[in-house]
Amino acid sequence: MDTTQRTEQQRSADRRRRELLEAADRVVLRDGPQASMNAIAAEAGITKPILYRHFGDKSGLYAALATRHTDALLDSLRAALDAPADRRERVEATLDTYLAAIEARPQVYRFLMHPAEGSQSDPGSDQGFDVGKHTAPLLRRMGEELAQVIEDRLDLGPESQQLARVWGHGIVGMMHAAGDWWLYERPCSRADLVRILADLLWGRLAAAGDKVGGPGF
Amino acid sequence: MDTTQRTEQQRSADRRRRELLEAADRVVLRDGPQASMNAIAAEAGITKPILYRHFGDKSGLYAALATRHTDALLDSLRAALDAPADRRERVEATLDTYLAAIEARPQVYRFLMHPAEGSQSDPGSDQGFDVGKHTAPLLRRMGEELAQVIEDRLDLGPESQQLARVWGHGIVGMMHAAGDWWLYERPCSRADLVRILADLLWGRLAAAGDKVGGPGF
DNA sequence: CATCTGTGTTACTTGCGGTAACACTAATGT
DNA sequence: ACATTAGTGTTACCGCAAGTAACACAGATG
Repeated sequence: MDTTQRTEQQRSADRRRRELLEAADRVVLRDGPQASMNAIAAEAGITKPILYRHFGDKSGLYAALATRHTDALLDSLRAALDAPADRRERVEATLDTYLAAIEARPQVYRFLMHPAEGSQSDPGSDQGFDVGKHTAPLLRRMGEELAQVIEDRLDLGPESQQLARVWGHGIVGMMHAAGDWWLYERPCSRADLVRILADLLWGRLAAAGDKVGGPGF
Repeated sequence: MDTTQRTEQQRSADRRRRELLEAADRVVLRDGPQASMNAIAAEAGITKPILYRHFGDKSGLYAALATRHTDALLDSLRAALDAPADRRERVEATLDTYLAAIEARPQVYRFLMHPAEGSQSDPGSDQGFDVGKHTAPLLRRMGEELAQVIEDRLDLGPESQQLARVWGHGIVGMMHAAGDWWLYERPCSRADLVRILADLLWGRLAAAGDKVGGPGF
């Protein structure tokens, strides 16, 4: 009973699964998050039941697809965060890496961040589903990873763990919201956005002076 | 042709519309964002076509519903942001107001932030739909409002407009992501969360010292 | 009195997620 | 060699939700 020993059929199944995932990827890239199972099956040259055998249900397929992209993105973010440079440079590099990724493939970004409905499909079942279960897992994973980095590398006193986790999720949320808005409105260059966000994290909000005698005040 | 003069029938229709919205509200509060049109109609004691006559389609109903809650939340946030106190206190009060709101009515929060599919339903139509169109409008509105406040009240030099908008969306995103995570995990009290986030905005990340000689590093 | 406006219905279409039930092929074990 | 098993694939269906006719009725309005 060696579980690591894969039979010929199993390896063929894995290969097929990868092919199906690639087909699904193409469809999602073309149609966005609302790609239907029928469309994906058609793209793969087969019919629905096979998809369901491989991935259980739509959430399963989406999860498998999301995991691939999420892992890839997280890898590049980790690289930027681990570069040998001072803290501000690393932060800017990480922000820029994220923004470059969503800029390069906005359809993938939409799929990861706005997964239509996902999960919790079966209304006849008993599953309760808590608040927050729908949040894109990518945000959570990024938040947790950043929290870990912060906690490992920064000296934050006794509360360090709580601080790091809040900051991790908070900073990731800042990056996400600003990036989402920027991608849609394109109000400035990527470099400008990166610098302005880093300035915010570096306390420039607290340091700014009050505006006195503005127009009408 | 006085458009302000409403006939008896029109006022009755408005009243009915409000009643339907309240019924929809109850259902969404009970069932979450995936409430079906059938369920809402049943709660209102009528059948589907009437809903469609009043709101066009599901997105229309959702938009009408979201607008109500969004307006209410934005009002209370504005109040917190306009209180007579120093900047840090106002920021903390605003954060706390937001967190208290999502804590008090998580179902409403879920509905506003994760509106299932919404919009862009009709695939046969010609609408192109850009990236970001799916984002919950609440986040965008909060970001824009905060940006305006920042620009009006802070002295940020020549780039002030761009800075204010980026910061507005960034800070709102930080608040949202941290709040979402906090609501799900409940890792600390609301007051702690508020303080830690304010510390982040006040530059404590930049000021922290590097950790030296940690376990294994 | 006719008309227009809004309320309400039943019955339908379309499309999607998901599932039987069944046929075929090839690696596998005795 | 032969049955078993594990995989691929199909057609045809169910249930459900969004959305749409087509039609009946009541009351304000001219």
